[in-house]
Amino acid sequence: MKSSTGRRAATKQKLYEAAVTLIAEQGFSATTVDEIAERAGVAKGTVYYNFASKSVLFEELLRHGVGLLTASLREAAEQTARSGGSRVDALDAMIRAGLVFIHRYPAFTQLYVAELWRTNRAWQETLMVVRQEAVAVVEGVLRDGVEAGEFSDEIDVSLTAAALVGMVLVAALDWLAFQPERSLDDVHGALSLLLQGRVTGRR
Amino acid sequence: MKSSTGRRAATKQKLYEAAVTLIAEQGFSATTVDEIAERAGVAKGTVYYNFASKSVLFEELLRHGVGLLTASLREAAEQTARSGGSRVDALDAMIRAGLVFIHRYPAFTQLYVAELWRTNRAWQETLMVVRQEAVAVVEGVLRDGVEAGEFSDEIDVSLTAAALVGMVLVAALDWLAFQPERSLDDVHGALSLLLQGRVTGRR
DNA sequence: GTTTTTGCACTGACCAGTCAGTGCAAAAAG
DNA sequence: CTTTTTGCACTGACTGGTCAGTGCAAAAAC
Repeated sequence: MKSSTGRRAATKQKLYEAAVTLIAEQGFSATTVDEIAERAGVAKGTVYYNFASKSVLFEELLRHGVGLLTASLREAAEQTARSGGSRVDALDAMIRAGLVFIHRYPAFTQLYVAELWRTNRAWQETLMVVRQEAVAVVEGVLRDGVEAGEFSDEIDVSLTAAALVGMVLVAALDWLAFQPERSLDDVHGALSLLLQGRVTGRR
Repeated sequence: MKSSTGRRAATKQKLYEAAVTLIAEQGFSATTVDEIAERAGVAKGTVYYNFASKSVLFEELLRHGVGLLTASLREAAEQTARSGGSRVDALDAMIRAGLVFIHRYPAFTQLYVAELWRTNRAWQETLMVVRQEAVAVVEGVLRDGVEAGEFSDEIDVSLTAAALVGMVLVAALDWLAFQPERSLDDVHGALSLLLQGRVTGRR
């Protein structure tokens, strides 16, 4: 991919970074192209030289970000499998990978959550595709685990996957927004406990 | 309270209903006051007769909605306690109450999630207050459970509460958006299993 | 010499908020 | 009774401003 090194790619990257924080803070419609250009330190014309429109910039940003996330989740699952960990270990590693990602790209996460369940929007389609990619990684591990007899076969794979994703997402955003002094390990520990059912009494 | 029956209150209610779906679909900034007025079957001036500004309308809408939610969660917890259920039962009842609420007011939930972690916005303060009220109900049950020795004392009350809320929120929104054919009991069942740690193997 | 970026003036659609005025029912004045 | 006044709820045309997107010539980078 030559595009990842050229001058143009560097400009796009600057625009992504400027757009992601502004849109996370204010929302898509409330963020102006002039603001994005200014924060990226670029002329407005450059925005339109690189992207067909404001929406297209946003869609490409979404794809870009979710690409990073799924790669990181997959990596965590594979890494665990390679080093002989169980499926629970794999889920646990994915939870951590999720937390690390959100910690690193909080603005992207905010914006993603804010847009995910919106209907009637131009990028609805993009979001669906991209969501499916991410949730599919979790579903994959759950399904394998059920097949291998490691997880209860009573579980509903897709609902459980959604619930797990939600658990991590909301806990992480809450952590960053309201208790930023906590460590990543604290948060990871709390979620691990919950995942393993050690909240409701048994040891 | 006379205000809950008069002509004016009826108009406000119509405006809330119009605003909630439009803002859930499009976001706050992308929704125009003209649209809200039109959907409510009212002139634009009426919106400004009843609310000082678009933001104020939105803030009052938030307070209104979260009030309903917390009442419903508290009710579920108390009902369980009264009929001699355990804390796990109370959590489970609250999960169900949450699902029922989201099923009934999906638009409100979408809009709440979309705005909750935004910074730099006029209603930031309102959201904080209102969030605290809702999460506090869950935290209360967790704290009581730990004190009573029913939950592990290793748990981190506030992080666990956030994670539980997230689990319900995301699972429910996913249910409504992507698998609406599932029943409430299906979703509740999946979340119960997860809460009780019966996903990762033990019976 | 080709690609990319800049700077800047311009347009036209769109939109939050305003304001003078309407309709109406109940109270006050005659 | 009947006329006039008052206050409330609502109306919709209008205004001042904002913003996505355009056009283009000149400079900079490669």
